[in-house]
Parts: sequence; structure tokens; C-alpha cells
Amino acid sequence: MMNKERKIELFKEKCQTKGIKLTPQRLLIYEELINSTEHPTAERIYSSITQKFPTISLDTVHRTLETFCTIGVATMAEGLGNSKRFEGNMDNHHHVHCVQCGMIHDVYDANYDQLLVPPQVSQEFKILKKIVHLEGICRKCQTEYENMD
Amino acid sequence: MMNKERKIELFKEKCQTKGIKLTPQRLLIYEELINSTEHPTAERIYSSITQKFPTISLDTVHRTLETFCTIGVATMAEGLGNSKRFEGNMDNHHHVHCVQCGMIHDVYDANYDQLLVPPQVSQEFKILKKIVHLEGICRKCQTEYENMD
DNA sequence: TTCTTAAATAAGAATAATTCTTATTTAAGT
DNA sequence: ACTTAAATAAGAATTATTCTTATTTAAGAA
Repeated sequence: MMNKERKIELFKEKCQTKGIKLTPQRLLIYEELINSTEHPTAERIYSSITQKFPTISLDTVHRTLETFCTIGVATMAEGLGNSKRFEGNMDNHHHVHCVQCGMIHDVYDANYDQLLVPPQVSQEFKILKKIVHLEGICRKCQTEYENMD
Repeated sequence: MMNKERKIELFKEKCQTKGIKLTPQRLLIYEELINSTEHPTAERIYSSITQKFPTISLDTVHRTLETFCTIGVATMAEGLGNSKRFEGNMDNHHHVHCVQCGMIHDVYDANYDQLLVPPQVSQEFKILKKIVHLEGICRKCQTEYENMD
């Protein structure tokens, strides 16, 4: 955990080293993001910013958040793409998700099944589901990337 | 793990006990769901079914999958609602998600941080992220439900 | 078996989230 | 100040999901 001024400093350096421009939009979006604890959507950030910066477009917020993930100053909370995914497998299991092709595989692991919910969480939530969510690139997509130069 | 005939039998019983009608659409969707290992979207199931049952509507597939989750014969793979959620917190942490109001809280837990990736997974995937995803109902939403009668 | 009725469905409109296209603007190095 | 590739704004397009309403049907009752 570090203070916000320091994070912003590092953000600016990151833009430098990654060779992307430090625009007022990007700075505002970054500030909004790190000031929020609510894991905001693009739309949510857009509405907050639109007060101070009325000409910004929602598309820019989307693109910018994507860029932030790419350069490693933000992440997208776990999710499985834009569509809901369903399964009829009600056995206790976990998931690994290829962020490239979207494939989800089931993971069976006894250690994962035994995870305990921390007391400070179970005090505040009635927990309905515990799952270990792994994200990565599947072998097939790795190969495709290799051949891509 | 049980065979499909048995699952379908149990599905029919569940419809009975839950008092929902056993329609041809529901049966087809259920069969399609348990025959698939790909954690399909509503759209995906719709296209598979539309061959055998050309008059089915996509909306029915959506509603039906929702119903299946409610009666406990299917689940929606972990996700955080219809919108992407972002965060600037790059420290190692985990999430608990209220499925009612959508709130996400960060969870810090040393045990969660030490999870190992099973070999059969790391052989097939380059893992980029490991997160424990908890789902439940937050205290506030629990209270609101109590007062709802 | 036929009748009844609440539940379920189909169709299409509506809404919501995200991405694309294109013309214009601008950050940042020269 | 000049140049230029990158970034942005605006609006259209696409994709996912939900809503509305009229019709159909499963399943229990007669």
C-alpha cells in the first residue's frame, strides 16, 4: 500500500517507459480509479469525471482502462468476458480461464476445496460460493502468439 | 460425477418439487447444458438447440438458464455482472462479491496468497492471475431481504 | 379425457455495454 | 514554433440482455 501521490508519480513514469502519452484524460481516469474503492465500471468513472471534464467520451474511458491494464497499472476484476457463462456441473470445482480465446476449464483440487472464509468476511457476508479463479493463456493461444511475428 | 440419464432424472424431479413446469424447451436446454464442457453462453446454447427446435427464442434460453440457477441445477460461472470492473490496486488480494447489490470488497488473506497451481494446469496454461473469488450476500442486502415480506 | 388456469413461451422492441469508424486534436520530441 | 504519430470525440454499429404483450401449454382438477 503506498500513498496516492507516489502512485501517480509512478504512473507518469510508466507512461514514459511504455512510450504512451500522458494526456489529461488519462491522468484524470487514473486518479479517479485509485481514489475509488468500489472497483468501478467505465461508465462509473465516466460520470465522475464528466463533471470536471465535460467533453470526455465514454469510449475514451473504455480505451484508457484497457490501456492501463496493458501497461500494468490497473487490472480488470475477474470475469469471463462480456457474456454470462453457465454450467450444469454442480460438483465442487474451480476454473481456469484463457483470457485470449475465452475457454474455461474445470480444475479439481482438494486444497482449493478446503479454503476457509476469513472471519472478517463471514461476519459481513453470507457466503454462497467459493471458487479459485485462475487466469492465463492456454497452450493453443501461446502457440498462435509465437507464430505471430 | 454421475451419468447423464441420472442427472436428467434428478432434473425432472427437481422441477416437480420446485413446482415449475417441465417444458420441452427446458429439457432441451438442460440436456445441452450438461452435454457441454465449454461453460456455454445463452447464445451458444440457443444456436445448438435451434437446429432441433427452430421456434425457440433466445429470451427463453436466457430465462431458462436463470431459472436453472434459481432451482439449483446450474450455476453461472463467476463473474461480476454485465459490466467490466476495474481497479488500480495492484497489491496481491482477493475479492468477495455481493451478488445482490454488486459490491466488491477486497480480501487480504495470507493463505489465499499461497495457493499453488496444480501441475496439470500449469502444463497447459501460462498463468497470469490467481484469485480467490467469494460470492455471497452482504449484510446490508441481507437486512433488506429480511424486511421484504 | 376434457377443462381450467397460472405459468411459460415467442416475437419483437427496448435497454445496456462495448467497440468501431473517421475526422480532428494534441503530446512530446525535433 | 514545427512535425507527426498517437490519442480523442462523436456518433454509428454491434453485442448481450431484458422487457412487453399476446399466445400457447403443462399439469392439476373435474
